[in-house]
Amino acid sequence: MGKGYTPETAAADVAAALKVLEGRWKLILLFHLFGGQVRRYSELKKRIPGISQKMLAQQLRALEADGLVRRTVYPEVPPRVEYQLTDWGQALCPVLDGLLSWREKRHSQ
Amino acid sequence: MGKGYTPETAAADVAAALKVLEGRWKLILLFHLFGGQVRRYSELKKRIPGISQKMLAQQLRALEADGLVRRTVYPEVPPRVEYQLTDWGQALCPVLDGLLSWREKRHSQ
DNA sequence: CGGAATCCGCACGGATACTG
DNA sequence: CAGTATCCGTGCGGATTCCG
Repeated sequence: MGKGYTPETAAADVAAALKVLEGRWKLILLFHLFGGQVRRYSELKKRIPGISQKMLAQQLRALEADGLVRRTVYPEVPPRVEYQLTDWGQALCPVLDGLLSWREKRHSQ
Repeated sequence: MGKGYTPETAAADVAAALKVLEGRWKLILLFHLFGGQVRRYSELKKRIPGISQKMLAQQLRALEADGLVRRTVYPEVPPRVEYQLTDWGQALCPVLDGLLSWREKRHSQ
């Protein structure tokens, strides 16, 4: 923790980072895209059981607005839209691994 | 990411780790306790602007139940209760730092 | 001092129907 | 195919009151 941080500002910064992961679907979406995978809307819909069209579109837009996901539209008929992680989105993977390691520590002590 | 992980199980494990941090107050509480600080209930109440007694007690209990916080009751009159992080709770600090570093990366690219 | 109990508003997310 | 629009239920968190 650097200098100049109060508990409130530090907590707010972490909360801002966690905000882009909040909700029931975003982590699932990210894990479907980690590793450079490219997926179509309908592909994600099929692979993620229980997600509604509204939530799929809404959460993908949120991830895109936050800079984790890139959306590519192909002007074809029928329309095709592909989703993939940005470099920054992909950089989240090791951070989440750190979180998993921390979680496993608990059982080992 | 190890083998045997589906996007769903990996996301569920991360979500379980994030669950102990969820809500409006837990991060603030943690940052008030990082570094081995020991705080009384009334002290936390004073230091955290806007938190209600209900939320303070509720979130402290949740953190205690999740093993991040240790609660010590001194049988005195008037009663005194102190809160501090467990080793595992303290171990979360570098993980959150990783999250902050990830966040700062965005502006630098 | 350190809570517990209760009531309540609001935003998140689900279901369904419709569209370029 | 890839969405948008609308309605609605549930649960988180706030305000207030009471208790050992």
